[in-house]
Amino acid sequence: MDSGFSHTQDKQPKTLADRVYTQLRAAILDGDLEPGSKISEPELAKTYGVSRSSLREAIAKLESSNLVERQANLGARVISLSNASLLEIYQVRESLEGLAARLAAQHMTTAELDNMHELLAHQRSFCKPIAEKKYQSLDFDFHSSIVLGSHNQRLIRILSRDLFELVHFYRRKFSGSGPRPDQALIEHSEIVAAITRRDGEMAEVMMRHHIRAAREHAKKSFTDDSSLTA
Amino acid sequence: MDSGFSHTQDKQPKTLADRVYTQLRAAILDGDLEPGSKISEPELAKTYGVSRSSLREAIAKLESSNLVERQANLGARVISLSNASLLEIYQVRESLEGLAARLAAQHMTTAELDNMHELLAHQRSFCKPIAEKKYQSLDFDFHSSIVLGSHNQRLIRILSRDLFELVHFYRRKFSGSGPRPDQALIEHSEIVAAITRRDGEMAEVMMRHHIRAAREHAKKSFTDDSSLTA
DNA sequence: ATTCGGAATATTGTCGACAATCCAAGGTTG
DNA sequence: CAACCTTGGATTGTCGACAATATTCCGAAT
Repeated sequence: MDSGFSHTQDKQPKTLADRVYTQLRAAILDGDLEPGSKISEPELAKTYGVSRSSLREAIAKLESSNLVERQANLGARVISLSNASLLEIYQVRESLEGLAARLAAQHMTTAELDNMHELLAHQRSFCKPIAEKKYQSLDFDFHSSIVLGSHNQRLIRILSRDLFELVHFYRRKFSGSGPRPDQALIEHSEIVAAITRRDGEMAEVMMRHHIRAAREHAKKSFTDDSSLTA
Repeated sequence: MDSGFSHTQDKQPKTLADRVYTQLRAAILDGDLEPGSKISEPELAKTYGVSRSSLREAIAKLESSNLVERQANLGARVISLSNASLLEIYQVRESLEGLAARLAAQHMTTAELDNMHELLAHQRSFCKPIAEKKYQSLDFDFHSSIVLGSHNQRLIRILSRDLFELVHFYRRKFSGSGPRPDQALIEHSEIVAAITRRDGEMAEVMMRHHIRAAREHAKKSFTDDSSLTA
């Protein structure tokens, strides 16, 4: 039973539309498809070697993942990101991941706790030689482990489908802004400590603080070099 | 009848798939399609007089609305609801609508405030002769007005798409359990008062309390007559 | 009789073609 | 010259048919 992040993990596709969905999502997240650019069905269908039917189904899935927006008779476009929209996402994340941390403190199994500790250790070791890409991946895995530890399926669904996808999307835009790795590591440690001692209240407070700090960091970083985003 | 929320309102469909989506959603929420029942594409395509392509697109939209679940090569089924799942939804709602209330206190325009007050007044007048259906509709509109007042598009999207749909779905199941209208009205009044005086902290506390109370009410009501759900 | 295997049937996935709608270019008119 | 209409091209929406997969039903073997 893969109770995991079905949207980020690449399960082998059982259907063509599924495969194209994965490929398209990767293309969007890697920036091969520019934000705001139009998605031409005939063109991409030929590119990926599938019929328009399959491609349209893939697009429908992308739409439900919030990565593209479709209008009737006008076609689909890759979402374009505004700074305000990123701040909105952080606001929601603060609320939901705070809840996740509290629930994780209550419900995490020992195996899940071990896994979380291991992820933190990994993160600690990779801290100094900051391989940007690798660091982001570890950070994502860490947050995911806590979200999964909440054991609230609805919460897991929402965070994975509506928010984490978008966070990935934004990150490649602001990759230069640097995720302040050292401070984040300290905060992660505090969160882990609270969860480990089953202190839900404190875990929630620390997680909310952690995400709020990231939000402020982002806010500041693009009020400075807003020219970079153009 | 149904007043203003983009996802529930039936904007005139520009496309066939859109029309079928609206019809199917209504059928599910009205109980014409049993929870857990299989969705036969050929059958429903004939029923609604459209091709399977259009119907499949409608199903895709239903899936993104969390009203049906699809498995590769196995088809789609109307979601089946467990009590545990309902409690999960309440947990997430408590967190998100609490946030919405706090933001609404900060960002609501005077027009939106007036509208909210009017909805509360409506609710007050309809309190005694409890027309179940009408009451639920008003309650929904009230909560929607606050969520919209948050002015956080991401939050609005998540609540409308992932949670309120499901709340509708559950309500017809537990319609007998009664939404404790008098107490809810008091709590609504308190929330409105806090928002009106721009007290975000208090608005969040009251909203969270309100939803937690509803959660406990539901919890109790189906631990008693769990036989009714069968 | 029960269980296993395989053919027959039904359902979903995929495709290419047609119809409806939107977009762009060019010409007409004030 | 600008604004509007027309017309041609391209894109999306919709359809019916074919292919791949799942389900059902029936017979055979233990």
